[in-house]
Amino acid sequence: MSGDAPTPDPRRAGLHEQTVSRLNNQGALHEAGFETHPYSYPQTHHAADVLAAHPAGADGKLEPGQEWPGESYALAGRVTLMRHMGKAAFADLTDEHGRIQLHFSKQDTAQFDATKKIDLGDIIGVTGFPFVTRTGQLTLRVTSWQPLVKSLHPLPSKFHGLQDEELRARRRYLDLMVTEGARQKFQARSRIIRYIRNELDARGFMEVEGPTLQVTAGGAEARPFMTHHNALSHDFKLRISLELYLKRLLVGGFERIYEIGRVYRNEGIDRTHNPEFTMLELYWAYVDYSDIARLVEDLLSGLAQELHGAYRFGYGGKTLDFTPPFARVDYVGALREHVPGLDFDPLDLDRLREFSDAHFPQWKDVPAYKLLDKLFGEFVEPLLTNPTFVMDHPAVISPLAKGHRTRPGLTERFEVFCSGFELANAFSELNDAFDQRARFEAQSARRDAGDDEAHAQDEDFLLALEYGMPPAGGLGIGIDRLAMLLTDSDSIRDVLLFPLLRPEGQSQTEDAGEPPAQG
RNA sequence: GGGUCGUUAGCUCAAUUGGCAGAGCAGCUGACUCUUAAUCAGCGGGUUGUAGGUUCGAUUCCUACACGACCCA
Repeated sequence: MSGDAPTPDPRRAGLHEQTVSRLNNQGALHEAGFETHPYSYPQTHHAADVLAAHPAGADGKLEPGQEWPGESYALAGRVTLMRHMGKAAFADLTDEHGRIQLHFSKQDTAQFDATKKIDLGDIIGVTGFPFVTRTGQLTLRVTSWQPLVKSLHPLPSKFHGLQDEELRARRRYLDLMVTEGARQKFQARSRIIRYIRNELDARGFMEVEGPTLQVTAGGAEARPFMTHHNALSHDFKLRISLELYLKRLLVGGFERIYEIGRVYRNEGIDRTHNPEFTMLELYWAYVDYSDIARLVEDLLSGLAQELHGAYRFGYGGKTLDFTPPFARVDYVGALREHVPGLDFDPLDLDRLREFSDAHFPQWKDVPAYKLLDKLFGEFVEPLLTNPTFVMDHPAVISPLAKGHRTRPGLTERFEVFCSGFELANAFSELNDAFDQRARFEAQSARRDAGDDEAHAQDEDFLLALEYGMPPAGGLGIGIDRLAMLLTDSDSIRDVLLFPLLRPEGQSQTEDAGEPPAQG
């Protein structure tokens, strides 16, 4: 490829009027001696650097007329506003870290006439020095410039931005260009992950990577996606959790490990669910869930400080308080306290069944063991606004957690709920191979009874357990939901760069040899 | 899966009871050396999501479908 390809004939049929105009301008810039697609630009600074180098005075203003001709900045970015005024022009240049006003003039700027061929959305490189306009705005006086690439489509409205939620997600690049705050959200997400990595690394944890293609997708209650490997001629599933492979590594001798990675669950899409999302899971040998709880408190409260500089911050019009220690509630105790009329031990699933059928006939087909979480979700979760440890879940809904050392029928498990949804899940990990086998067999029975979300039995994992997994505490945190809370986003779509969307058009028939079905 | 709402120019939005589909920004031509969503004058730009139906006439009414948003399961 040449970096200076000839401009195509813009009169080709089918091109939009505005695309033709932009191709014509690209041709004119080429005629003026510019390359249309140069290979690099010696960028020395970002817009924010120029602004930071000349902060406003104590009165919040800069002295008009000042200039610093001895300074030189080479910036690159997208032209997001342009105001031509005959022998001068102002433009806004936006780069990754901010925006600065540019000033072009017949007097100071090389190739001034060609600036008329700059379109909104073009990426250009500029060099120049800062000065202060009559109205006190720091501006870069451009002495030389060059186009770096032409934008062949107009940008969304410079004033209204991109309002269509669907388009914002489908063409995320446009959203990132024009929506105020969109890039900051993803920068914040990156900081969150970096903070967690730094904290865990500092505590002696090692980052590892498990397989995403698995024969048995275990470790969670969810339906997996199916795929196929041609050379092995075998079907595989995409992982639904990280858990069982990380535990194999505990068996192998790693004592502090974590993974941050995508998992895939074949389920619906809503405000807090996307079929692929990012989990943090960590496993820590020789500690129990109490130690993990302290770690979670440290991580979550530390993240509040990292992102907001405070333990308290706004989310959805409310204030969340991440000041440690977090509140604790007992799972069974909370059920008895908050579910109206539940005045018996909910672990008695036969009574729970009767109770539910009498009061919640819409759950008649829900298996008894799932009624626990149904009731919890309905009556307790909405009450948990600030981060709260929900402690000691029933064993019937915790097949990978170790039985509680003093409370029969319960496990050493906690979940952290915040703003009404689950944020973290942790246990003292079950390492009794025979107990684990029995738990899996109970899950298999549920599967045979039609519960296709029940945990799959993983014989290879059981064999590993039989060699001895050290006592350990484990933790899972949904990174996307954490990012939602810390960036005040009300939908998981806002913190995922590319959320899953139904394909547009006819791509359903992409791999079919037959014509698209009609009707 | 069910309900409600939405889809009109590149973007943001109008269009009376069913009667020639409009505006702002963006684009084109011209003017303008301190603008701030610059301003001024002029000019282009539409398969009204798709497919049917009703009607002399459909952006508008009806049906189905596609995609999305919100709520519910």
